[in-house]
Amino acid sequence: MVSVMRSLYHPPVDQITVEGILHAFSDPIRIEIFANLAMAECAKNCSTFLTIHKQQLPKSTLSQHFRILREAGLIRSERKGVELVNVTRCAELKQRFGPMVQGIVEAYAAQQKAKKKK
Amino acid sequence: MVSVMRSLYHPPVDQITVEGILHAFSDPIRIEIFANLAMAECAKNCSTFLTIHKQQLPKSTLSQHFRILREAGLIRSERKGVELVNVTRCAELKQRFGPMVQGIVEAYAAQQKAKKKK
DNA sequence: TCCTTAGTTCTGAAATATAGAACTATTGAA
DNA sequence: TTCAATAGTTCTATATTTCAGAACTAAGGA
Repeated sequence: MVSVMRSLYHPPVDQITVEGILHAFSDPIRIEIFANLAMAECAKNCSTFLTIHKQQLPKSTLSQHFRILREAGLIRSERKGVELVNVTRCAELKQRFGPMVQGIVEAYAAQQKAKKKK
Repeated sequence: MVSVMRSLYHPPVDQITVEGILHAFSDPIRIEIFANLAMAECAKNCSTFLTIHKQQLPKSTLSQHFRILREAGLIRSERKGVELVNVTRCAELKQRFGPMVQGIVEAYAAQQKAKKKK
């Protein structure tokens, strides 16, 4: 069985769609990853998120989630040696979609913060 | 086979979640319905949306989409005679989640408007 | 060269969504 | 009152999508 590891596809900003973004955000794991990246000081590799919401994720599942975020145009992933480091495309997204993405991240972050307090 | 038509469930505003909203918005038909309702002057019944994005929807499918929007806390549906009229819960949503929902609707509307022009 | 770490791809199983058919609910006319 | 019409829901089988284990690729050391 021959399989080639395709290189990472990032859509150009003008091909990103609202539907694509909303689909990518529809999974609780993906919104958690994205919000975390959006609020992080620096890029993070995929394995950072192997534990999420107190559950352990198989790395194949995590890999799919990153691919979906990437192909929706939400994140940019770059190989750095043996790992993949990820950052959000927030600046481009703001340019194209206004405050939508930031609004989502902020609402999510506020909700999670409130949840913790209880 | 006995089946009872359960009455419409609307979650109280404090039980609405960001994840629930994002899941409801993840379907192109549902975001279209919601954006349309959000920009409408008045309530609309479900059948208004039997044709959407130039495709004909079976009413069973449409009914499911409305149920998902309703149970995510995005819309309020009320029986008016033989039909069901729907409005968004935008005011409550803004209260709880800030500009998130409006940001999504506006980005979607802008995208659709730009698409038409081409 | 071989080992280790990081992530991807493949694939069958599990979960979700779709849509036709049969149903309920309400109204209005005969 | 019954009957027909309209609007929407529920049931259920099928189709689609997602999940996760196993096998793989890719890069960096020892």
